[in-house]
Amino acid sequence: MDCTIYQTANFIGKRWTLVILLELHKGKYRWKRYSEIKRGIKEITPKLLSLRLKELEKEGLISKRVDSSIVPVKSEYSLTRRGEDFIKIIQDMKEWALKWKFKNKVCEGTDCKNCIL
Amino acid sequence: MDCTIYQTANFIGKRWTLVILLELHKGKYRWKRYSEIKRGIKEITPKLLSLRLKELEKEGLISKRVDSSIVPVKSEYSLTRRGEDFIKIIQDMKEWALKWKFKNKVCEGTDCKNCIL
DNA sequence: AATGGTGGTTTCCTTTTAGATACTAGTGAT
DNA sequence: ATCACTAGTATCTAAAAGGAAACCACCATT
Repeated sequence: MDCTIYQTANFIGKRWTLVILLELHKGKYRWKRYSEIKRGIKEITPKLLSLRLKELEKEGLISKRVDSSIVPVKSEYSLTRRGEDFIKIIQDMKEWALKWKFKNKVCEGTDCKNCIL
Repeated sequence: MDCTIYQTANFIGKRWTLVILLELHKGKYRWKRYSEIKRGIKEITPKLLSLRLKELEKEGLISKRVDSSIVPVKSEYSLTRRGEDFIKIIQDMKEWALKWKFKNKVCEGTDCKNCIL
């Protein structure tokens, strides 16, 4: 099935994908280092984080820049316009979820650590 | 992680879930039979369709009614308000995807058979 | 008598996804 | 000398997801 919806669902439904996008969004247009993202999402394993970052880069939602002139090598990531544009869909999802489904105290508060918007 | 975003992603990212919601949306507020849905989504297997319908019902996005007075038993499904409310998120996803990513002819046209909105 | 439609369930198998753990090399700090 | 930090990779295993096919009872039609 090559339907747009189907393809988009396949991609955004993967574990951690949305959380990573949000983590990058928290920094607005700042570049974030791998280790910084990792610290922000405590349960993620290095394998999955690096896998997702590659996927997201391939899909054009984030971009990566590497500074290999310094040691240790500095790899940084940030949302592209395309990725930033997707954030509002995530926000809508969150609103929908809070409205209809979850009464998740952690997420309703403005001090939500995991998915502040 | 009990974050709202995370939970929502886990649930809507499953295969066929969004497509089933769209299929029900096509009928607006009409009730649709299992076999009717199945005909609308040709590649889905009966197992997954019945599994997803159960999940969606459990999550409150669709409701089911059964008329066992007639033979064969008539099972019908339709979107709840909660489910209908989610459709606009799917629409946004589609717009985002068309804007940034996929140049999917099938889906750009108004006669898209798989995910007409 | 055989076929098709109803709404699924069951079983078995394969693929995909995820998780845990250990490891790398080069440097700076203690 | 030892530890931690950098950005990951490698390996192995476990769990989840998905697919194919067969099957069920019951009825109407051919």
